[in-house]
Amino acid sequence: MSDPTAPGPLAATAALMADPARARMLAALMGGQALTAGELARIGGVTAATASGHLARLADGALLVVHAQGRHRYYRLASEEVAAAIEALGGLAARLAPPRPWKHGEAARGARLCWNHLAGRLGVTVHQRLTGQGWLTPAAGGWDASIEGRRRLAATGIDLDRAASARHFACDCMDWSERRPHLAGGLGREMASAWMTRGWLRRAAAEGDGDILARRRLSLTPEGARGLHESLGIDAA
Amino acid sequence: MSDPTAPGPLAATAALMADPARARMLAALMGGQALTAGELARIGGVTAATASGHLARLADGALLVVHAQGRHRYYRLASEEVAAAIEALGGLAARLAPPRPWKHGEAARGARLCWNHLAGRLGVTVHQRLTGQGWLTPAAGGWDASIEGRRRLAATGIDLDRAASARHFACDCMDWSERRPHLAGGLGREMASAWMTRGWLRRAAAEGDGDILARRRLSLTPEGARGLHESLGIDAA
DNA sequence: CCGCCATTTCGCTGCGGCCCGAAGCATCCG
DNA sequence: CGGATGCTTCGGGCCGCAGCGAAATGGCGG
Repeated sequence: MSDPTAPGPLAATAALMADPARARMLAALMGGQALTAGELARIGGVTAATASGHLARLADGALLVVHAQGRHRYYRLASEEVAAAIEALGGLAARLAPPRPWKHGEAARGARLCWNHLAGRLGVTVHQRLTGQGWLTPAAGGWDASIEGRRRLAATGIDLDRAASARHFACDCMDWSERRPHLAGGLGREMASAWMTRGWLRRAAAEGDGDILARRRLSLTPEGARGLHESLGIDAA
Repeated sequence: MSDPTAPGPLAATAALMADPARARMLAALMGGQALTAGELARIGGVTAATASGHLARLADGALLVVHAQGRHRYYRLASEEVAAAIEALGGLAARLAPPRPWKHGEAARGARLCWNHLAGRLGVTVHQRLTGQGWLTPAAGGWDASIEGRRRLAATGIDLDRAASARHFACDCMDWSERRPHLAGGLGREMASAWMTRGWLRRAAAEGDGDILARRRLSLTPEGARGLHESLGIDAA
């Protein structure tokens, strides 16, 4: 007989996100970077001892994965699904408590990272442009790229082979600030990384972690704006 | 100064789902029906007094909405976003603990309700057929229907005007058992309701709530299988 | 108008968890 | 090899909250 009071998988997973310190850690990790236990302790606002316990629980629950390197232990989100669930929950919360609409400023709405891919208004604009022009075509479980689409994307510096080697080449991820999908999957990841190495996007510094969203914020450089206009016909603000 | 230990919106929302009794109630409400406080108390495995407190918190957190009718109070999920978040979280949990793969039997994988629209293998098949044939075309924030698509869908008894009056005509919702999207939005809702009134789909009874998923399970009738074959060219198992 | 029923409010008890300080390992550096 | 740093484990204190029974509220039927 299974205990009828046993916490189902849903409750167990939700409980992992239900603690303020853990939630802050997860939010910080939505920036896509791997962070050390110490950094996460500071972000969570707890001592190293407490943070260690939290991180162990999150890793045990398969929300995080650890990578030991020397005397540091780097934690990062375990998968795209985890990021999507956090994004979905965060979006829920945002919609019901908009008393201070965007205290983070409009900056975070413009462009930011969602786990490892591009989100925010720019991410949504790219999604609409690519699908609207037929450069991405519906495929099982997501999108595929047309011939012309591959040409255009390659012109922005994206390695399409690497994008195709991901579990999904391209699929939708709901953007919680724009309420429209942006691109996740291998293509989403490559867009973010290629455009950052090319200098089209820059992390909006802000090492002082006064704000959790700060780590996710991106800014489009002038070269990026020009590049996106020329190769994809996108005119970003 | 805002309290740095204040539970952010993410943690607050997650906490609402983190209690076993509340999670069971939410899971039951994923069937799309509105249930009374008493029924939810039984499903949650707690007394009416305890359940009342839980339901008040869920409603206060905007996860549920109440509808008072006589001396009964009917609770249902507040929105599509809430259902999507629960589905995302549930999917996370399912992937990391598949020791007993599908104790609910394969039945629930075949066809079930997700909030108010069709999910499961059938839902995914319909999604693939409609998009693969070009009967649904990518549009801002989801899908639009082509001329031929409208003709085919209308032939199955769907009221397209009512579907179009929803916030989204059609958009993707990730299916946690199939790992592929099925159709949500107005069209998803109309598909489920039209096909059920037409007798193509039937709720798989099971009033004895021994199983939470039971309330969501659907079965495709012989007429339904024939109808889907003739109008959409779908051959469901 | 009175009693029944579904639901909520109140007061209380008990468990689970979050948190920290101190101690124990592991790793890097001089 | 010894000290410093990063992280984890251990032990104990404390608060929050889920749980119940009992009593109050509000609708319904005779």
